Formats: sequence, C-alpha cells, structure tokens
Amino acid sequence: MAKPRDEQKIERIHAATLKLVQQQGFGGLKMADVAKEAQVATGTLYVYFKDKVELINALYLHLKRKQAKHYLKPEDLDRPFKMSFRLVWENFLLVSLDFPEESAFIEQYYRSPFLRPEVRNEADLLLQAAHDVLLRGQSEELIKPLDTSLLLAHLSGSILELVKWHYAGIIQLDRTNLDAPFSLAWDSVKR
Amino acid sequence: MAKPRDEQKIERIHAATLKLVQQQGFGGLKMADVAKEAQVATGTLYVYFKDKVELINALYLHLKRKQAKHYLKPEDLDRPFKMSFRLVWENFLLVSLDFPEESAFIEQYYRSPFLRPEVRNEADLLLQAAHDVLLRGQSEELIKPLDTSLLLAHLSGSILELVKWHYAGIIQLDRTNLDAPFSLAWDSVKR
DNA sequence: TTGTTCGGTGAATATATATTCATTTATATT
DNA sequence: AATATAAATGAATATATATTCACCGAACAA
Repeated sequence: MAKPRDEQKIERIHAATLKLVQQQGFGGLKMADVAKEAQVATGTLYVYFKDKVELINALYLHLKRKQAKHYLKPEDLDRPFKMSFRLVWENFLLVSLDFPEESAFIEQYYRSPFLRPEVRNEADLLLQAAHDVLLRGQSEELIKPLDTSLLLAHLSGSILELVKWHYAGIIQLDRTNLDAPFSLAWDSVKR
Repeated sequence: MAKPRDEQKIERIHAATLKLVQQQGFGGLKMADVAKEAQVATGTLYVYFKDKVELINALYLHLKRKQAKHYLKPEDLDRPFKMSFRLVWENFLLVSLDFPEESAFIEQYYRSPFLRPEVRNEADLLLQAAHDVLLRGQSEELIKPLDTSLLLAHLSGSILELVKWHYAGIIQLDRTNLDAPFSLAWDSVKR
C-alpha cells in the first residue's frame, strides 16, 4: 500500500534524544538537534511523535521497561536469597553503569515539565518484583524487618550516586570487582 | 548618591527561582515567571544578574555554601566519632528534608546546560570536611577502610533518594525518629 | 531644596525554538 | 508499469521566551 513505518528510525530518534539529554540536560533539548543527530528531518519527528511531550514520555516508558527487564530477570529470582539479592543489585548497577544516558534521562524526567503522572505511575509498577525479592529475604529472616520501600530507596539511591560519581571521575567502579560497593549495600540491609 | 542595592530583592529572586524549579524543573524555568513570582519586573532580574546563566550559577554556589555550613558545623565535629557521624548524617538529611527545593535545584544543576565547571569545582571543595570526618573514623578503626569518596557517594546517595521518595509519598520520614534510616547508613560503613 | 545617580520598570525587540504543511519520494498493491 | 498511499522532507510559520532600553522615581549629597 505505502511506505511502512521504519522502526529503526524510532530507535535512532530515541538514541539521539538520549545522547543530547546526556550532553546538555533536559533543558537544552531541541527538536532540531534531535532531528540532526538522528539524521532525519524535523518533520519526521512529528510523523512518529505527536510533539515533544509525547516523544519524551514515550521514551521514558520505553527505558523503564527495558531497564526493569534487565535487572529483574525471572531466572535470577529463582535462587538462594543472597544470590538473588546480589544478582539484582549487580544488574541494577551494571545497567546504570553501561547505559548512563538512560539513567540520566530517567532521573531528569522525574523533575521535568514533561512528566505525566499516569506514565510515571505505570513505570512505578515495574518495581513490584524488587519489593518481592526483599519480602522473601525478610520471610527468611535475612533482611531487616523495615518497610521495603525504605530499603529500596536506600539501595537504589546508593547505586545511582555511585555511578554518578564514577562518571564525574571522583571514584572508579570496576565492573569485574564490585565487592566493596556490594558490601556497603549488603551490610546495610542484612539482619 | 543613589538608590542602594536591595539585598532582599536578591533573596526574593532566589526564592522564586527555587520554587519554580521545584514545580516545573529546570527546563520549565522562564525569566518572566521568575520575575512575576519574585514580584519584580523582568528588567530587574538583569540589574542583579547578567543573564539567566549567571542567575543560575550564582544561586547554585550560594546554595552549596549554605548547605555545607548547615551540615558540617565545627562544633559537631568536635565529638566522639560516632556522635559526629550521626550529627553530620542527620543534618544532611534534615537539610534535604527541610529545603527540598534546594536539593532539587542542586541535583538538576549538575545535568543542565548552565553548568560551569569552575563553579562546580568550587562547590566540590566544600566536601573536604566530610572526607575528614570519615578519615577520623578510619583512623579510630570504626569505619571500613575504603576510599572515602566511595563511602560519601553511598551515604549521600542513600539520603537524597530517601528524601525524594518521601516527597513522592512512597515512604514517610519522621524527623523525630530517624533511627531506622540511620541504621542503614551506619551498618553499611561501620567496621 | 535641588541635582545626580542608579535601581526599577515593562512594553518592545530580538532571538530561539516548536510545529506545520505543500511537496517530494519510496513502497506496496493492482 | 501504473497507481495509491503514507513516509519523509525542510523551508516557512507560529510561538515562546530571553533580553534590551528609554523612561521613571527613590535615595542620597551638597
């Protein structure tokens, strides 16, 4: 019938948006720059996304789903507790470390004028599996009996800041030896 | 000679900027809105600040200095180690909790197109006192012998995320009973 | 009291940026 | 091959926003 939608083009637009947000922050994001970086015309952006707001919200949801899939793998959860905990903790850190543009984007979305509460809520549902891991640890009396949200905030905050300081050049995280940062995480929540 | 500079006006401009950044993020910050919120004319903004970039950088440095003063008080450092640690930890958390607009601004400055490296570096120097606290803990063999930057990133990341989740309504921090979150912090770094 | 100097003003201007749309191009269907 | 359909284009347009500036008025000095 006609020229089909080009999914690769959507990926290029996503990648361009991420790159530019990492370089210049959310405030510096311009549609013309996105188009240039993605090697499409500005008008093409509006073929795939209604406007800038929708581009940003669609990308946010896409990233949250992708990341959750990466660090909450079903096969990792089917293990002795401490091993599950370590795998999820390490995967979360490695995702942040390997895709810093994605973390930067997610962090900034939260405080942007583009945030749509329903999109935010949908993304938050993805965390349920993480709560479940901690609940299992508590039922096995290996984890402090505190609110799992409190524990999650503490654990994720630590990881995100470690990665931030890594990219600021203040510390060096070695992906082949994460024992030291893991000991901080584990000792803080273990019973 | 003439009408003197009005320091209160600068404070109003600062406060207005913070309020708007909290509400709409860095990307939504408009000079016209700042002027309206501060109850001055747009032109007045340019009497006190060369342009938007300077307004933001001046405010950032002002906030970092103010916050460092709040949570690194000399009299708190002159105590038995664990008490110093608790005081600094708690003050850092309470500053974030009591002035969430300030933390939001600082967080976003870091990834904005307005960031000026020399300003950022100047602000980072303020952390030296925090390193010193941890170094004392290590010399007294009370703190794990890890890089103090690693420890600081972990501790501050935890606090900032806890406060963020508090304001998102996911957890509730009670300023009169911070024992649970403190136990997470202390157990993670103690020897 | 008067003159002088800046602070203060906000409409006007310049600039930057999002979005549209007439036109062209590519693909699938016939 | 011819046709239909939708993607793709990017200059033109609309919009939004930063910044300027001619004028006003408050404070101080003489």
